Amino acid sequence: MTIRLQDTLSGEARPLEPLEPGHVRVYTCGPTVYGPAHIGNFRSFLFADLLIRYLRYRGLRVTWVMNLTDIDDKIIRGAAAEGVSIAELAGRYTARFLADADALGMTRPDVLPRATEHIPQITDLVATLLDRGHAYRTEDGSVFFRIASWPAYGRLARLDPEAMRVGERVEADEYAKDDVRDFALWKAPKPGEPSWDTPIGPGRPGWHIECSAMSMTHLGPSFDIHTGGVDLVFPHHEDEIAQSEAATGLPFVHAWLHCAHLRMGGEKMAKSTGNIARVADLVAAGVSPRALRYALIAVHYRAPLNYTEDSLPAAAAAVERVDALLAALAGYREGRPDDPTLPAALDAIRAAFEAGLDDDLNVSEALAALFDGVRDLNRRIDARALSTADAARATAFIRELDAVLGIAAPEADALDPELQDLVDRRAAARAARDWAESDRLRDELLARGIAVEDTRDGQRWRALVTSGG
RNA sequence: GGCGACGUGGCGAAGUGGCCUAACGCGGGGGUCUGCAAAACCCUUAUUCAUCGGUUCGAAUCCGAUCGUCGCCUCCA
Repeated sequence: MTIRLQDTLSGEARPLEPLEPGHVRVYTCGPTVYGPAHIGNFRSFLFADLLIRYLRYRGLRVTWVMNLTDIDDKIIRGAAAEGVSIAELAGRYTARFLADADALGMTRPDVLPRATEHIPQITDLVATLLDRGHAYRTEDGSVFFRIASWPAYGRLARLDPEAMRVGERVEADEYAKDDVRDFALWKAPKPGEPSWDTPIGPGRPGWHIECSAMSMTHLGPSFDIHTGGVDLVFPHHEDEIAQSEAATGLPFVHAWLHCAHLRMGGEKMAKSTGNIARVADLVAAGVSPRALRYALIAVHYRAPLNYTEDSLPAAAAAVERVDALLAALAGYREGRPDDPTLPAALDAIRAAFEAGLDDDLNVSEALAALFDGVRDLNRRIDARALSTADAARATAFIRELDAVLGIAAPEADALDPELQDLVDRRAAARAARDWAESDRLRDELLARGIAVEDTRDGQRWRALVTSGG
């Protein structure tokens, strides 16, 4: 069994063969922290999270680096508009990003490098490109990458460099470039803008070079996987490849993985058009972060995902199905021998789950396997076919698969004492066959998000998964 | 205009040459269980895969045309 991943550059599904056996190095283009990220951004970050979780599930060591772009035009503009420093603005939205990411159950990357903390690495890279003749300085002290010096330019995006000469954008550009297609590596200082004094002169880094410098600093000149949204294919990733390989002479990345857009109302979710939804707003409106996570990861990463009002209730119901199984298994008690057919059944489900994810992270197949497992286990519970030990085994099994998906309720979240009291009183009322009181308490708990269910194993409760409203 | 992705049930979505009279989730209908519920389970809900034509013993899956949707070519996950 090998993991195969669809590489944008070669256009084919490539088997994952880590440059260092057993250790996968992954770089994800993270957010520019000039404002809160929207759920479309998080779709691509959660796709990377799913990848990381699966690689680790498969026993691979993973080093995951996600950059934080904390210096760029929008941050400068935003800070100026608010009258605060760029560090303050970037710091605020970095914290906001991490809080949203945590809410969605995103794995913390091993390294979260900030551009402003990598100025020496960036200027070293620019200096190398100048030395090698791939970059040039303009009158104001800015440095540009010379696309004409890199014949492979355009391969990733499948764009014809010659056709890009059209030049309608020439006058829109603020800098005097030799060629309109050339892109900025280093921007000369301007009044009111932050600037660093460096060996290549004063100024600030261009966007693309930041990612090349940070990825190579933390992962080496060649690494295994680079992820991002499709809208980064051109020019961002195209430029990264050109400048990185021109500087090192080595292949930059083994596999480029690009996540399709999240759509809302049939169109790409984008800050510029304003059709966005944000994590914190949805959560404040009562949406379960787990339901939101499910909605954002349940579709294959390379397929566009249309987000609608109906997405969340469906996702919440699916997540709740897993919760209900875990609750049933947790309360299950049966003094009988182990179910002899259980191990083989679980093995088959695991095999299907892995086969799906091995195939370029086909999460639909993996979820189908998970839910096949849910039904199978529910059947065995209904039939009282499991031993108490089997139920514990089944729980561990579901938890193991969920370590990849991250959608199930965390175990043993203690109930608030007041609610616990209601649960206890409800159990007592029911034991006394006081139906009126037990039903009243059940309704009250339900209104407060706690479902109480009576089973052969006794009364059990479960926190409901909400979808907002 | 150039390049690319895609169109499967009420909704979302797998499947890319025979195991497909089409997985899985949501939703709908009926039933079992239950003090009543809920959860769960069972049955049911596409003889059909945008349309038309072709290749093939055989196509949702390959080829062509048509219609439609979206993205990139500029900041963008």
